[in-house]
Amino acid sequence: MQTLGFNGFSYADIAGELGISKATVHHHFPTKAALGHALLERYSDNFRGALASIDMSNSEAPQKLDRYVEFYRDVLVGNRLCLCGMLAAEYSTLSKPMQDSVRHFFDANETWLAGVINQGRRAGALQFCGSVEDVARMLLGALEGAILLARPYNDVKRFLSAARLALAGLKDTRRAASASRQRRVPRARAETV
Amino acid sequence: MQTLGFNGFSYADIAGELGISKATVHHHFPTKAALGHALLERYSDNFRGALASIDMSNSEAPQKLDRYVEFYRDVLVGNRLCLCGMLAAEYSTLSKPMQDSVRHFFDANETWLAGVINQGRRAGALQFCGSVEDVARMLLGALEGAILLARPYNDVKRFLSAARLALAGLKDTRRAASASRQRRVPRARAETV
DNA sequence: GTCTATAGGCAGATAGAC
DNA sequence: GTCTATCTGCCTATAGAC
Repeated sequence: MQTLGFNGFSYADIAGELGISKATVHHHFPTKAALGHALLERYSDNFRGALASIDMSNSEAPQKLDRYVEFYRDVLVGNRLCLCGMLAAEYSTLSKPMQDSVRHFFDANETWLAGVINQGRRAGALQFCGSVEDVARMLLGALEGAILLARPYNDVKRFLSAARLALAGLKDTRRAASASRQRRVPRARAETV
Repeated sequence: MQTLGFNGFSYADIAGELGISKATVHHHFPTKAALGHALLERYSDNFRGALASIDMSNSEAPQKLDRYVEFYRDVLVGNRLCLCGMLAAEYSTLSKPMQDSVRHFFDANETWLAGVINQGRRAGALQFCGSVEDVARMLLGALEGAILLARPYNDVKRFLSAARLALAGLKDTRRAASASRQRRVPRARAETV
């Protein structure tokens, strides 16, 4: 689903990959919509767990955002898209339950991002114009778009560069300026992305 | 293609829409790959023409970027995606000629954006960290992602808000700050799903 | 250029044995 | 749970008349 899309894979693909028959797959997931919905829910649960693990680290906002970006990078290296980014493109062809789950995934990510961004603003680590919710949405869109555009070029650096720049707009102005001068330095420091 | 995706529409859809037979469509476009490629090339040509018309206006960089954003907004209002954003998601399932055309579209957009951004920086209207090319790619990704995420919510305001914020990171700091104070007015948000 | 008719294949899905 | 066999339908694509 993350590579070929929901409309691009078939029961035969799964059966072939696992060395079982199509009928066996149907036994576990009667319809393709049920199969897609189950995979989508599992993906969403895993993502929620990953966000919770970031929260438990009690890091500052910039570090949390860096780890968030790493999730997307890890998805890309397998020639995959964020599952919900893929399904957002195919949205019009999806069943109602899948459509609802896709929106719920985005809602959860926006809410989490808004919380982190708010934390960063209160701590003085992030600075921006506009509401926290709007910034969270912009950021989510920028990451989904960056991974979408990086894949045709099979170039993870495109994604990382775009992600870093999208975050740079939120960093404190003076820090961002100094970070840009030494932006070739790996992501060890707090100010770099 | 822009609504259902390349793998989501069929010859029957086109024939039904036009009130002709499937065989007639095949007469003009023998294979689906040829049909998709022709539509893709037409879309790319139209976009190139639109960019040229912006250039002929001799506007300043921020105005050019605003008009660029309007193109994407106009696409979204018809429940459509940027064709190449859609095809980027389905990239792995496309024919080689279509894959090449998709990348060429992104290359052309990045080149055009880089030119405008460079113009804005020289004029002092835009300010940012990183190379012009990287900023152009970030911006293209942010717009593609913003339109991708706005569609499930059928909410053009989501796109416009994200696009404005993505551009805000490039505006001159003082201008951006004053602009953000004025933009606090339109806060009404009716989320229809 | 357009049509009807149809080929050939693969899709999602089901029946029923083991 | 897994299999073979099969159904039904839609898909892309072609043949050939008008």
